[in-house]
Amino acid sequence: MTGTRAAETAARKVRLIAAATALAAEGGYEAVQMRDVAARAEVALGTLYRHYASKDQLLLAAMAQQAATLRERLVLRPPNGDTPSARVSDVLRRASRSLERSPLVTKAMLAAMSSAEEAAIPLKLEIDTTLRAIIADVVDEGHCTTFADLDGIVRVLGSVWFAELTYWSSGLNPSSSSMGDNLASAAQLLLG
Amino acid sequence: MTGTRAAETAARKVRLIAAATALAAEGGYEAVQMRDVAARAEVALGTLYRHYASKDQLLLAAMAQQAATLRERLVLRPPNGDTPSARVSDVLRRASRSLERSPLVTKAMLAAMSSAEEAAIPLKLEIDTTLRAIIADVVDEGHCTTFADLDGIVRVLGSVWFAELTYWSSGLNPSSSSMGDNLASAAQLLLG
DNA sequence: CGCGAACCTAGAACGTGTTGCAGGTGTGAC
DNA sequence: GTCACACCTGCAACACGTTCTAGGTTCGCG
Repeated sequence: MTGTRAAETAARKVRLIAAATALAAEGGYEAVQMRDVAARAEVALGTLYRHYASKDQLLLAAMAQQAATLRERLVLRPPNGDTPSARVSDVLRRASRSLERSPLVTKAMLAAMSSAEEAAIPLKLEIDTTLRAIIADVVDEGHCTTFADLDGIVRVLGSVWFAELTYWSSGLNPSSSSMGDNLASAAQLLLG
Repeated sequence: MTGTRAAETAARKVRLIAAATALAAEGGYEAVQMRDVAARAEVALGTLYRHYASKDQLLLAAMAQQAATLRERLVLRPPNGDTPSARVSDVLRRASRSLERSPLVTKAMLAAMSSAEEAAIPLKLEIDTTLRAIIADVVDEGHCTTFADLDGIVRVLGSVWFAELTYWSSGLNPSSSSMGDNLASAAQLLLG
């Protein structure tokens, strides 16, 4: 029918990620129930666990994919702005808006991000690396800038981004301040 | 015996926090099991839930207390250093060392910090405020400094602190880099 | 005193993540 | 051909956070 055995297995993994994302979009982290994910992907529960060892790893895999997609999209439409500070602000603003567009999905993935499992570390590292790469891409655009401690700056910006996402996800931000504004202000402090 | 009824209730709450902290110290977040907390505090499970509506709120209450204690201790021993950057580095280093001394407790509390419950927001805000106050106390020491955007700087430093704690708690940091060093470098970038 | 409110206990019960088991089925080695 | 193996299904079972129930005790107020 659809192809070789390996292809079917790959298709199942795709369906599982899609099912998890769909359920997250509908009801957030708690709505991503393993029995439901398996059912929606038309797969047995045991099979789901064969491919993704836990709920958090499933969501992290989905997040890694989404982070990679986000990076590609941002590379396609290069940032507006002359100074590094302006470009970083622009990119982080766009990225934040994109994440805010599906709040339940984003929050579900952030919840998974704060899992304590040893086994989740590689996935988290991958995600972390991708997000930092998004920033580094942009700061260094055109190679025309020389900051004494570029790595340090990128690290700080990554931390601020992560913290802002977490605050936003918990509803800790005063309503007046948006992620985008706070990120722009941090970029200004560090690069401006 | 021990006193009035209200005093006994208060004592129970103290015992509950102590039990939770002790269990966290022994086995981390997962070892803080509600049945065990109740048993160790010699209190019925229902009573535990009467005082702390969830495991995360229990741990957050413990964390709020610990944050307040940390702040007091830091106020008592004022920081070393002439420049704001040096003072902030010093304080954050000391605080990090203090938190690293009981890694399981710290990690358990950070896990609770990333709970998504609505009801946990006030507690998280309180903790967040205390931690930022620790930084603000020190930057502003002696009132002798004028930064254009002091609030923004404190906010960024707080974010970096939070993110570093989270990375450390997940084991995401390359072994060579310690929280203390990364925080000092961020302080240097922002204040130096 | 007598009563209601607030609090406590013991323990059963429920939901959901996770694991385990007892088979089925297709694939590649020999 | 057939054997081993990897993968799948369906389902039972377990653990722990959380909720609920049924009843007991203490406090303050008329």
